[in-house]
Amino acid sequence: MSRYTDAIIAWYDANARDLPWRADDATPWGVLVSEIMLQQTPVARVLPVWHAWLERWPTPAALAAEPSGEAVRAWGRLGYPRRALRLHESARAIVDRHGGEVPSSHADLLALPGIGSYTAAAVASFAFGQRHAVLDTNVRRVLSRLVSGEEYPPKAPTKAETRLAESLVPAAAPTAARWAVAVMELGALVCTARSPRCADCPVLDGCRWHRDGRPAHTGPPRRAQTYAGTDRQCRGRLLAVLRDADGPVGKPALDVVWSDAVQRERALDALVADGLVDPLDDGRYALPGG
DNA sequence: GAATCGTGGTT
DNA sequence: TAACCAAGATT
Repeated sequence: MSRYTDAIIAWYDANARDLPWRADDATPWGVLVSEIMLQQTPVARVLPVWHAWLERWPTPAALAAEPSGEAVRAWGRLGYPRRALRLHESARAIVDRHGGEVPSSHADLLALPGIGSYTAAAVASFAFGQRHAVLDTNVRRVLSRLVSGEEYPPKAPTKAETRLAESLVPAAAPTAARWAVAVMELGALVCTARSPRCADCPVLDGCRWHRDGRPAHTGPPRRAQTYAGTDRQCRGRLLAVLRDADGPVGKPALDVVWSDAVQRERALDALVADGLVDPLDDGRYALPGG
């Protein structure tokens, strides 16, 4: 238990957003779906898709009964559509291996496709009230500033960060679960990446970064995430054609969305290899029917 | 460890 | 306006 815990939990109780996957009637499945959708994707864009998804597929079994292409289509423009494919695979694994109930153990969650250490800990904590260190980008940033005095954490999570996060987890599981969601929310609403609202911070007095005068990030630039002209953009265009079509489409319908034929073929092949696109025997293409 | 994988809002 | 960034996982 750290000196931050009580203050951050109290702040959360007064300032938490009213998100549907935090509601009392949210199911573990709803929490799991939210966590997958929220990977690298802002809350505002997830909300409408999450509602539609849970209404259509209120249980893992409901999703497992459909072809994977339906999941890809319902994913819409959330991005990283392989997540939709893996969520669908997870639904079938949950039916096959866990009787249709989202497993509660960290190890069982981690074994599901598309679920890594963060998501496994998040679901175990948020849906089942367990005690885990939940270390996402928000928490990494908060701890980096609060404890290390650095504006940003390292590019990739380190063992030191994991140890630090684990050292701060309250002993009692229910408190640990509240801490996990609270410190994440603090990072999302106050200790933000670009313009942190330090005036609203409940642990400003204990923040090393603030005490040191909020020194700017030193070291290499954090990212140079270009997108225009990349294979990713090309893949997005191709898949959008299939998502927006009622059924299979011919090759010409795909060809028109990207002029560079070499890149286009490479991207299409990759989509097929990923299982996001089915090449049909008649030469047309469709969302996966499995 | 580094590269790859979408999309759109914010600054 | 180009750059940054958003509850990561996989290879």
